[in-house]
Amino acid sequence: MDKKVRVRIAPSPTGAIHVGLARSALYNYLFACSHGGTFVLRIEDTDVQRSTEESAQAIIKGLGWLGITFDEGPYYQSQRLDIYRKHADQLLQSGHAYRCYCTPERLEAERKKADAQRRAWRYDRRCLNLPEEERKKFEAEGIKPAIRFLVPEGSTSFTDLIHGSITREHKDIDDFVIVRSNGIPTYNFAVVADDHLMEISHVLRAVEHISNTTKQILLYNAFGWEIPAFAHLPLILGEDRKKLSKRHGAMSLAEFRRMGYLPDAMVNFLALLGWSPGGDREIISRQELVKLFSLERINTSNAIFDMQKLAWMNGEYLRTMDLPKLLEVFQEWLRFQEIELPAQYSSKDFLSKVLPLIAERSRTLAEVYDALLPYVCDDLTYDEEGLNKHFRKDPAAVKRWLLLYRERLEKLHEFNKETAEGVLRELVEELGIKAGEIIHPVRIAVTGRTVGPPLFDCLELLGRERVLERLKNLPV
RNA sequence: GGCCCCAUCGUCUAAUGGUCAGGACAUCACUCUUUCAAGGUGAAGAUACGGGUUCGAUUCCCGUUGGGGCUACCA
Repeated sequence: MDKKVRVRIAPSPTGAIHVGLARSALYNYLFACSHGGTFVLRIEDTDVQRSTEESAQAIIKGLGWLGITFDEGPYYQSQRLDIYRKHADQLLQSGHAYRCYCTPERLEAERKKADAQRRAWRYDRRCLNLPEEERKKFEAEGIKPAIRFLVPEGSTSFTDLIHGSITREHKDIDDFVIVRSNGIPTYNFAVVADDHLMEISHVLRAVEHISNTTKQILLYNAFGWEIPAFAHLPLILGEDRKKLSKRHGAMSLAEFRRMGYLPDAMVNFLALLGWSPGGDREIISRQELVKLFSLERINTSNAIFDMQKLAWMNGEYLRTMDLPKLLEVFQEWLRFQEIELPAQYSSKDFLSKVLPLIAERSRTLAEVYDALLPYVCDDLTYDEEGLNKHFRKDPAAVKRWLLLYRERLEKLHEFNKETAEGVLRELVEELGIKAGEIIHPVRIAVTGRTVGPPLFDCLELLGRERVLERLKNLPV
């Protein structure tokens, strides 16, 4: 048996949780589950400017919505500052790090200059070996130093579980800051301390961190710590082929939830974005994902998020969902959206009849809701194109037919879809017209739409009273 | 600019040193049908380019091109 698997997701709480983070979380979660390992959540809130507790909560809530649960945490880096401080001191002592009094302004100017000359900027180590009197002078001026890591000569290689061997020359890395002048550690430093202290065995994270990995390994070596296994996941790109960011607002988990996507479908879709079980499988349950998931089958190349396919997959889940579950997720979605149905139409009984007919032809819960509208709201809006097509060619005739049909419905001793269809068929026969010629106008008259469940189901759902009312108040 | 990563239909992907390069979404057509959706059938659609290695490369190697990431006292 392999050694204890401990993985983590380490998001920075600086905004909405987007699908990239969700996918990383999912892969970590699947990996942990399939190895009987532990999944840790650590909030990397060392950027005090941008981090918010609100965002941290959104991340936790978003993952919870997807059913991605963690075994440990959340840990907050902002609450572990003394730990980093202690370890930074250790590196200062051992000569692996040094204090730097350079002002951000000066560094920025240097960087600009180098850029203008199309030179690669690297910190010039001005503060390495700073004479004691100069140091004293800076201190006297009240300048708080940052702490930089002294990058040694040479090169570093590591084996990425997905990409294989990766090598980087140290000369391409400058002496990066590990502790800011305000005493708060930077990402590359805190991540190493925590991954070590939390005994993380496998670091599965997005490929954007692949070049940070060298810096981190340098840190592990300076401490003499064991290096975890690394696996860098391909990125999920927006439709503009760029890394997901605030610009891609609609890519946040909350947004997908609002649009009526189902957690199961999201998980299924995300799992397949960058990983494949091999073969032709598309619809895969959580349980199967846990069983099938393996690092070896993660792809190397970035993927573009395909909304169309997600919508299709969501529809698949919606369609195959059993009634109690459908009822549950729809009502939950209504609560999430803070939508309240009129009391007489919010009963389980009524929804149980109408929802299956609607869900069958919807792809999202938002679509379900939209299609439900004619049944729960008497303020109809009529489809203009439909009116043109089915009403306005011969309004007088259509109107006459509908009123005739209305009369027959009114006289029915029992009103249901069979009897409603029966009298319509009779009427059609008598009038010598095609069934479609009256079915379509009736649908529009009673639902406002050209599309929907089979007409006689609609009539039964609406009930005689509303049908008669709507057949009287014709739209033209 | 420098460094790193990547490269199969429009998109997600399968495959392998020898396949008619397979599937899914999307698209189009037909079919089913009172509409829509779903279903069924079919069509179109890819190994970026150039060199090697090899009897044979989509697959292995090199280069080019393209894309992406990093290059912060962001993560």
